[in-house]
Amino acid sequence: MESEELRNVGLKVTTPRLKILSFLESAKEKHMTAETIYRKLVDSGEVIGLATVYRALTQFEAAGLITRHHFEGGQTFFELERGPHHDHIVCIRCGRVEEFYDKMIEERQREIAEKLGFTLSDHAMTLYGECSGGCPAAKP
Amino acid sequence: MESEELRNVGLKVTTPRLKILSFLESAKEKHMTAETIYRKLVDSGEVIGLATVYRALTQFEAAGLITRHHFEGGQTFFELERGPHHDHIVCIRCGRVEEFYDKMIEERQREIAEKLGFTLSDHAMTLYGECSGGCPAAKP
DNA sequence: CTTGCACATGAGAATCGTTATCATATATAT
DNA sequence: ATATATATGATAACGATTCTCATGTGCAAG
Ligand SMILES: [Zn+2]
Ligand SMILES: [Zn+2]
Ligand SMILES: [Zn+2]
Ligand SMILES: [Zn+2]
Repeated sequence: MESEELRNVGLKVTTPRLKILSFLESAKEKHMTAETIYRKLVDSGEVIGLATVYRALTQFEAAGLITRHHFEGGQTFFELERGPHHDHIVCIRCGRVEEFYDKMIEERQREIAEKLGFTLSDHAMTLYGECSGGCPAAKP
Repeated sequence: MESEELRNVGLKVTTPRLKILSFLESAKEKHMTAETIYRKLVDSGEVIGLATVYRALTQFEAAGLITRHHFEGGQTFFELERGPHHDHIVCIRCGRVEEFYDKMIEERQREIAEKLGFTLSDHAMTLYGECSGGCPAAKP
């Protein structure tokens, strides 16, 4: 239950927070902006404020429930922190986002950080390219 | 000469552009925000507009003279595109930025993109951690 | 089940980084 | 030197995010 999740991370169980959390869980898109999350909730008849969405997302992130990604174009995307860590590849044409995990790269990153005298705590890796084949925005 | 650089990429040689370009070349910091570049120029007595700095940086990037990085916190950093490609590791304490290049990771990225049906055109990889040893912000 | 209170909410104002507008100034080709 | 297309700087406008504050609500104590 989402209520449990909130309680577990020390957040009061409130209606807006539940709405956001369960929306994220049921949404088709895994990666969305705050604005999008807000719009979709409002469009589906919910009464919620944009400020509340931003606040909740920030708290969820601090609590480790969601992750924030800074993709190109300055847009910030959020996604539920479910399952194992992964990185992203984004189509520069249609915006499609695919996920991947590469053990070798992850290990290499740790080695690099160590060699440079850093204690690695996080990383952001996003590849950009054009998705061939199914890219709906591809030129003929 | 910086004038040559501008001409080579098809940009008119203007005083503001020269100021920005030579400042970037002489600056101690390799990675700076637009705001910082503007401030330092103004503080050193130059007469230049913030809009001009943003415009020039955008043009320089399009021309391949500089690179734009989106580090954590939504801040955008620029750096002269000198020497070979590299990625970054940033200290979450003091903000220090170190550069690195790892052939294995670069190759792997290309393979991953290909496997997922993408034509890789770019990537962003930034590691975050705490710089041990010389970190001026480290706790005692 | 009430009740009290700390905390959360929503509407809108405020702020931040960035881009657009526009009248003026300047670089380059003639 | 002159013409013309382009660049500049001040400022307004903008989109994304955060802040403010009056009101509403979760929840624990009684
Ligand atoms: Zn993801
Ligand atoms: Zn695509
Ligand atoms: Zn660099
Ligand atoms: Zn440090």
